[in-house]
Amino acid sequence: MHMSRYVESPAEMLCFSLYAADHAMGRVYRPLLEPFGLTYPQYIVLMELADQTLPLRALGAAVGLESNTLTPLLKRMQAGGLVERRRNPEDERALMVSLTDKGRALREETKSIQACVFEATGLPLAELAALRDKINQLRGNLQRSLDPKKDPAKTP
Amino acid sequence: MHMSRYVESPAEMLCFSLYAADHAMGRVYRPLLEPFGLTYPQYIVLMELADQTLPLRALGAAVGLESNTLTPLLKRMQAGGLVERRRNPEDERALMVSLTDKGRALREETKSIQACVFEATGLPLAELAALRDKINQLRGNLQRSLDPKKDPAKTP
DNA sequence: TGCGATTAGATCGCGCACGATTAAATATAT
DNA sequence: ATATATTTAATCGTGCGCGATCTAATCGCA
Repeated sequence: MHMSRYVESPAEMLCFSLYAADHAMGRVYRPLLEPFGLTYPQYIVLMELADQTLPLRALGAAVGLESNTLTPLLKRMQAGGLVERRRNPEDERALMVSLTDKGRALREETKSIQACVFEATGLPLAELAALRDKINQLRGNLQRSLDPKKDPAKTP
Repeated sequence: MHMSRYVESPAEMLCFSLYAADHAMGRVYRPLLEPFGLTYPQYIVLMELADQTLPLRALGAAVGLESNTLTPLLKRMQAGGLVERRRNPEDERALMVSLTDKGRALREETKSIQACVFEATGLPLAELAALRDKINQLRGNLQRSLDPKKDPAKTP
């Protein structure tokens, strides 16, 4: 018995609001990132690697992507001189990914982007933070619904 | 002067929470839609066309996509027998898109999906509705920041 | 009437996202 | 010690998303 009702149009659906807002965000970012030759997922990787070297797998866990997406993305970033990819000598399976000096410099250059995006949201910072937390809570719930085994709330 | 501060990691960024939550939602939908041979954008189109025939352009405005994405998507749906694509005799530029009987039947069949997604969110309906409205407000702000001309709030 | 501008879709190229599969390195179990 | 299982990236095929461009139909206006 669900306390729900059938929704008739995409406009009423939470999934669609996420989908459309994500695309709108992408359209805001695109012209801001284009001068730096970055796509949005590349920008996220740049942020994530700013202060650490990670194996591809851990990087993927952080950004929510797997090798089938990250391998070509990282190769493009490597071709642009932004990242280094080298095997871990202790475990030749693992590919350690880190920023080059050029990558770190680019991250510094892109620091002004955040303020532009903040402005484009048209919402006060406190609301944005609350919204982010709520969306993260939703994401956590969705992920747990797919993978109930790794639920830290239920591991005694 | 912005009442903001520089954020160091993707995990703190609203854009990333949207990006990741949208992907998580997609991962919930995928196995639910796969038995029907639908992708998520196709499912949205199916919902949008349920009770109306629309020119491609208007359909695109409703779902946030343009002809370069919709044309191949609709051709795949047409190949599956779900939609009809015919030119408007009054204006041969416009392509009128509508569901076939098979398309309407498929929409009926997919009605059970919503309850599964609702459950996966793990949030009460009132919170989902509030979150959706907040995200839609954000999306409206982002879109207006890109296209300030069509702002109904400032047209006298 | 005619011709330039506008509008609507279609097409192309590139990059992301993911299911499925593969190959190689490492862990394990006997 | 060796066979088996697991883990890690890479690869492949398909579909979405979008900037840029093209063609055709329609509109506007002198």
